[in-house]
Amino acid sequence: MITIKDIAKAANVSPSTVSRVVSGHTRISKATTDKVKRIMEEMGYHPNAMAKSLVSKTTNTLAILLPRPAEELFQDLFFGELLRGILAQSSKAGYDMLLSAATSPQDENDTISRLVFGRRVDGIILLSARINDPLIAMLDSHQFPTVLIGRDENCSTILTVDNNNEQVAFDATQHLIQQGHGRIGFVSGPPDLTVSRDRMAGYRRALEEAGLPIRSEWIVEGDFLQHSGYRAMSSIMELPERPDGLVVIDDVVAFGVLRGLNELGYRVPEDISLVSFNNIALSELATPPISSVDIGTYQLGYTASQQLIRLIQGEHHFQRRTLIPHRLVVRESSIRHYHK
Amino acid sequence: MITIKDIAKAANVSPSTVSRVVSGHTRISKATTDKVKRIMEEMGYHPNAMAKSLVSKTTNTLAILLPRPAEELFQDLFFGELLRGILAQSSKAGYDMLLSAATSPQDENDTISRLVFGRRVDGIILLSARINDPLIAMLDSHQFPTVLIGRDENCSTILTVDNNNEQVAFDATQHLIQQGHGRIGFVSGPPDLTVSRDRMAGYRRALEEAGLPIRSEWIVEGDFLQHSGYRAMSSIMELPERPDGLVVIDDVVAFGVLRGLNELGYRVPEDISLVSFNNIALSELATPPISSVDIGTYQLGYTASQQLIRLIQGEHHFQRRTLIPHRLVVRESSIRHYHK
DNA sequence: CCCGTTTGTTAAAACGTTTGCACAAACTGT
DNA sequence: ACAGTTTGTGCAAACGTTTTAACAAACGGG
Repeated sequence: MITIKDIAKAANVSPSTVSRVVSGHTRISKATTDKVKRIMEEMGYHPNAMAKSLVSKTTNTLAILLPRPAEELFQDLFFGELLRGILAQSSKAGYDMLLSAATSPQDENDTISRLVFGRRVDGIILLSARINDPLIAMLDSHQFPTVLIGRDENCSTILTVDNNNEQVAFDATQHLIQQGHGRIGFVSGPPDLTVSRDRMAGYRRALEEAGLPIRSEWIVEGDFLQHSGYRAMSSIMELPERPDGLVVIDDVVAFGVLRGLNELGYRVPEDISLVSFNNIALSELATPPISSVDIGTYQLGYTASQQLIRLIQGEHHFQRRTLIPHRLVVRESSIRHYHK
Repeated sequence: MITIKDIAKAANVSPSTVSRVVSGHTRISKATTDKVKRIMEEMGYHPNAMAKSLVSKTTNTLAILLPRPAEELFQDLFFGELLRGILAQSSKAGYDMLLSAATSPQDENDTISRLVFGRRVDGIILLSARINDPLIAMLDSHQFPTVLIGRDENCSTILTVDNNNEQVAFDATQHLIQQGHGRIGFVSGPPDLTVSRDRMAGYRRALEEAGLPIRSEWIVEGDFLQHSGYRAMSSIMELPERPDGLVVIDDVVAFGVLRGLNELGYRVPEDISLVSFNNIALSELATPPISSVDIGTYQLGYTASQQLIRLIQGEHHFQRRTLIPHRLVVRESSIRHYHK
């Protein structure tokens, strides 16, 4: 392996000079710069990242920290889209991305410690959307550069990037109401996630404002996996009084809902309407295409990465909390006579 | 930040002793070990990863290198599942994962150089399945620990993990033939990918062995995005003579195919049968559920990571080329009277 | 009781960079 | 011609580990 000293020797200059040529921070004569650059090229020099990190105390690396049940995330196109946004921005800014999925809470803590205190990364993008997650509090108290994709009530230094999920769900529910539906159910996600809670709140507000009843038997909690939606249908649609509209926490779950309704012999949207969230690429191609709230997933990731890098590089003038706008995309699943 | 020297001072031993306690490679008396461990705990010591890497010339990090059009991959659940397998194994083995998506060929080369020659990672998992990819040749010639998920004819040192995609496609096509279909089309992917070529070969062999015609107008090339399948339908189904069965390169594309057929008024499987590849989680919930060849995606990732780590750690007794078994999962899209 | 081994520990060099300080040389204006 | 400034470069320390070689102490067998 060829080092800075080899270059220095070959170019008849000191290692410091080579270093300065590489970094370009200091003024170096055109002649030396050219000579050193040529020799670097010839000898195929590549700076050793570890040595650089050791002295500069900076790694040019960020970590994405996944919440525990990675299975859920990886089976959702939502995550891929988020990742795409994060990677696009961070690679543009010259940062590498470390992807880390913990398996147990213990493991989660060890991983964080290793990455954060071991100075392995400069910042962390946290996907944990759990209410009062101790991880968030921990990172917050250590003042480690972190951006949370999601919402948290009581962190003081950590940045957050999120949707207004209450409004997101309000809009979706209101859309069903405007289509003339009065008996609207909700297929939710795990209750300990802020996103579930927020969307539930928006759903309730929409019904309340419209003077419609909130029936607890029409509200089902599940996870973000497809089978969750499938199972929910057998319980909801066996009730004596059935809903005529459904709000679903996630598109993947909506696929399960669609399949469940199909097998039970209900047609969408003739018998029951459907609106969902996240607008993954496949929703448009479901049978029927699923109405979904586009929450700007790519933007979410892109902005998270951007904010984090700004924080790391010491910028000051930016808000601590960023909201990404959303937009309801209406498709056949919620419109009886749909015209493209 | 608290270093090994601080611990050494507090415990009245030398830094070397602390280092040995941490690594556990050498015999250290029980008494010292306990004392040092207690003090490390008390003072909250975490070893600096960069310093360690610098001297040990090892980073405990692998990189996943994505082929250029990242958009495609991230919109396919196949990728998520692969990632899940890779992460599961590598985190079990104590390796971190760097995720890197290049945007241009130039960028791709720079990234590789930075990671490989900058000694930033110990090994690379390459997803490029392009035929005769110069990247593969480059890594091969530098003897850098690499595992390729896919196939390559002329690399000598690089490990590969793959399916027998020729057989995969043969099985899928043969299944349609056994269902009584005689006019079978193929919706393929980009022709410069080995996977497209291999599956095409299997498709052809199945038809040939059954004495069925291969009609070039029933073969369409596209990409791995959903719209590719959607568009293919308008061209194929307008033909005077239409196929009665379709083999589709990827489940996501199959969703587009399904949607296209639906809009054109064809029913699956009554009018035309469908079989696809990769068996992503959502295929089971399509309308109708899609028959798909499960290629062991998780296994693919898991094994790739495992082989790479073995290579890095200097094991010798393992094969250079690993094939992951596949299994056709038959669902409604290819069976008229389907019994669960 | 002595010699050879085992056991536990340390000093010091090395890993490949960056950077503060010093300094010489080359300019500038008077 | 001289003091003051600018410009270009080098020396050496530092970053936080690991590891080789050396060595002291304790031990065991004859």
